[in-house]
Amino acid sequence: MNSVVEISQRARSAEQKAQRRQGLLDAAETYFLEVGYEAFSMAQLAKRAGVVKGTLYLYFKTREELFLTLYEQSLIRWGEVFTGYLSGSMTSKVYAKTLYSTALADGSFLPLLIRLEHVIEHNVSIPRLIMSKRVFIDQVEAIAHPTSTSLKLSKVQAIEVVKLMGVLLIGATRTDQGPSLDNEELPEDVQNLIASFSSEPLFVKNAVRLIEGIRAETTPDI
Amino acid sequence: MNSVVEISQRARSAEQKAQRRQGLLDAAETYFLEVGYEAFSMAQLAKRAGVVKGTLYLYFKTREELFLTLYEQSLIRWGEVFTGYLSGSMTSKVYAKTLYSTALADGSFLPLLIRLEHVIEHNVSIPRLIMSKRVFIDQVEAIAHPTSTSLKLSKVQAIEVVKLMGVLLIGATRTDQGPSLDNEELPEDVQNLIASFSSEPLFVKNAVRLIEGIRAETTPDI
DNA sequence: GGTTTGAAATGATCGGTGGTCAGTTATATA
DNA sequence: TATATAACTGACCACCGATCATTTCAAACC
Repeated sequence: MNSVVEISQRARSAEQKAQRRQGLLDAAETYFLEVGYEAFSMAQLAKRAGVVKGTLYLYFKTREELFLTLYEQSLIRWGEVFTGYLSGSMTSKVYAKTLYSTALADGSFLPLLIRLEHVIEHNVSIPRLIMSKRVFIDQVEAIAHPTSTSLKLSKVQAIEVVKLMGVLLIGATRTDQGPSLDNEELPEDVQNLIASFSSEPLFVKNAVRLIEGIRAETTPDI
Repeated sequence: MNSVVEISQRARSAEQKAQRRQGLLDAAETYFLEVGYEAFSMAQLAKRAGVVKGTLYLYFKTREELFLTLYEQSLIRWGEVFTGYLSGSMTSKVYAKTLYSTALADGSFLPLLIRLEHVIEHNVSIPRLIMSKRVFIDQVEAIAHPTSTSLKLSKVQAIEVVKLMGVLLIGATRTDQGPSLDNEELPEDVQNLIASFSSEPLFVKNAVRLIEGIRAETTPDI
């Protein structure tokens, strides 16, 4: 027997509906990876997913709620990959490099994270927003635990580190989100500027500074 | 005599055109401060500015180019305010607090900065983009000079600090850009989360860590 | 001072957007 | 096999950013 529940035409059971929803999300992510956030249109997604636009709105209240769901899934996915790389003991530099490379390797995570607060979270219901924040809290804790081990930090410090890495990641990878200017049509001064914002060293160097800063602040016993 | 050049109906001279352009920018900024980036529409702006939509496109090639111009003006304006507060000698903490409060006080600057690379810079011509990058370079240098004095850093270090402050500012003020959730309808765990991302201490504390990190790395003479 | 002229301003128009909803139809159940 | 239900459809809405042939005004010229 085929264990996959066929969705011949209509998803009736909760299981089928969940499956169809995930199918739409998968199509959305593939499409998103191709065209990016701004060029992403619900009509096009519907076409690619083989449904009609109205159907999308049975599964997602708004375009932004769809993206919020994609964000959550990418956050969880990245968290699993990243923590999978964490070992019992790491230098802050290796930790930072691992965090950076895994985050970038997931094509969806950063572009969605960057747009989270000022685009996606608007046009989403408050209850849905609360759900999403809880997913975030859970992920921070899930990542903080092995971080604490790897970096030999207290739990509180590890949580601070994980949150801070997010803050830095967003700031440091901004340049990557600009229009692609591979061409050498850029004058030298502008090329130098862009080079000085190269995200990998920018992130790693300052992640280390921050982690070591936190480590150095360990309060002596009263 | 009225020194203001009246624009009765049509701006003919270069001076009048510059004036009308600035008038449109002023109207745009006022409107932007009211409704934010996403709700801002060119048709509404036209109405408020007393022109027709097509006219806007005589002065700005695209919506994004208009915003890029607003961004540049806000960057320059903030830079002047901030450097005006810098004194001959400051602790890194006072420096960071001053930078933070002046940046936030300018209602336009941060919301535009946050959207710069991933929204505004797309849909702008390459030459215009190059112009804009040069404005940025100039501003970094203009701010780095008094920074170098205030924090007793080398020129190179001061430039790194200024660029880093931008990176951190964007990451640290993200939460402020989310939907306003003043209401106490939020459960405690989510309220705690939001509190833990409170941007002022987040920025100041880590700005200090980074500045002191840079200062500590002063290479000893070879 | 009347006429020419060219550019500033207009407004109708375009293709496309996110979102809605009355109506259609497949399917689980009785 | 008939019926009730809800998944799905597709036409429709208001609005968006952007375009461009046409109109209109003010400066330049004779």
